[in-house]
Amino acid sequence: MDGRTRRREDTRQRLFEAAVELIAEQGFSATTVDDIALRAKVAKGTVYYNFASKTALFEELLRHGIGLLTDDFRAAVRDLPPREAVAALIRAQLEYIRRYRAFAQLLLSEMWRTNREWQQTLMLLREQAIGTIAETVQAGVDAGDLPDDLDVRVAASALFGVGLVVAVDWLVFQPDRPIEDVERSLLGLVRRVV
Amino acid sequence: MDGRTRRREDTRQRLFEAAVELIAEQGFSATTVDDIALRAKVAKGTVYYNFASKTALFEELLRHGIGLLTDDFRAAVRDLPPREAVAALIRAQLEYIRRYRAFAQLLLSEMWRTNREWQQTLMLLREQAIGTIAETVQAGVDAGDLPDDLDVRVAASALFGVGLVVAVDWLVFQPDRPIEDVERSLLGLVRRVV
DNA sequence: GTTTTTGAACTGACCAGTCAGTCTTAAAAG
DNA sequence: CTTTTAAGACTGACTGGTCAGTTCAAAAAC
Repeated sequence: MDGRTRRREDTRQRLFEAAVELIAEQGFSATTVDDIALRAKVAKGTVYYNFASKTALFEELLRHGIGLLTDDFRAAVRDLPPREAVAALIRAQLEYIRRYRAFAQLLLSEMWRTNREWQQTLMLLREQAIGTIAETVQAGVDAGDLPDDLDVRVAASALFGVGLVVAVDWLVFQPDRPIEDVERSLLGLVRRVV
Repeated sequence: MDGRTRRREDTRQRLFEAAVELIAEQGFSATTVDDIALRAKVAKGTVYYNFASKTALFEELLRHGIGLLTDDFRAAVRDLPPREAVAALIRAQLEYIRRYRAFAQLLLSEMWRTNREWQQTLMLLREQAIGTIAETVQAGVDAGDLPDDLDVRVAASALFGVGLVVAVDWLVFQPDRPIEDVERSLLGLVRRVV
């Protein structure tokens, strides 16, 4: 990667970060391109040099963010027996949310919204993330390691949702509480199920 | 109630309904007052005759919607022993979400957003709803009916969140599946915990 | 020499909020 | 019962401002 590419990557990264924070706080429509450029400390022209439109910037952002999450999920469960794999998923999710708090908040806000231009994108990405969880749970059921009356589909979305809500709730309403604490409580809850 | 009052109540109700649907689909900022007026079949001026501003309309909407939810929660747990009370809460929440699907979707999208004018309002209302759940769980722990290593605060927000996410996910992505099905699966999951 | 960034000016669509005027309803006056 | 009055409810064209997206010449980085 030469200097030019690196510089450009860096600009795009700064734009992603600025956009994700602002959109998490205010939502997509309330966030202006001028705001994003200002926070990323670039000129407005640079935004449009790097992205086709505000919407395109947001879509790439979604793809990028959920890609990272799915990677983390896959890495977390690799070679683990089902029960531990589920716990590992929770941990990976919390870890991810801690690192990318703004993105998590944004996901929570946009994931179940209909009628927006990027809804299609988001649906695919959601399937990717929840699908990974569902695979793990299914493997556990098949191996007889998890109860076979478990509704895999509901369990997967419940797992995904409970992590997201509890973690974001913690970030927004009691940010001083150490994450280990929240993680322990949540794992305690989930362990009773699996 | 005379004809005038009835007429006005009716207009306000129609505005609430139009607003809640549009905001659930598109978000607050992306929803225009013209849209709301159009869907409610009134003139734009009528919106401002009945509400001080777009934000005020939304705030009253939130108060109204969460008020109903809290009422349902309180009614559901009345005189029930702790374990059954928790199950009753889940049922009440699902029932509520089925009836006011758009409002639930809206809540899920806006509840954890920061930096918006109505955030204060929302925080209070959230405390009201989750607080009711926390009371019930706490009563269960005190009575020795629920395990005393349960983190009440986390458990309450987890309960609230899991219901919201699972139900909205169901409404958005598999609306044909009967609710009893979802309710059974969810109760199955939660029963393992409590 | 080429790519990337800058910054400021500009356009046109869109949108929250306003207001002078119209319609509706209840009740008072005849 | 019919007409008048007045407040209440509603209307929609209009205004002032905002914002996505464009343009471009000049500068900086490589």
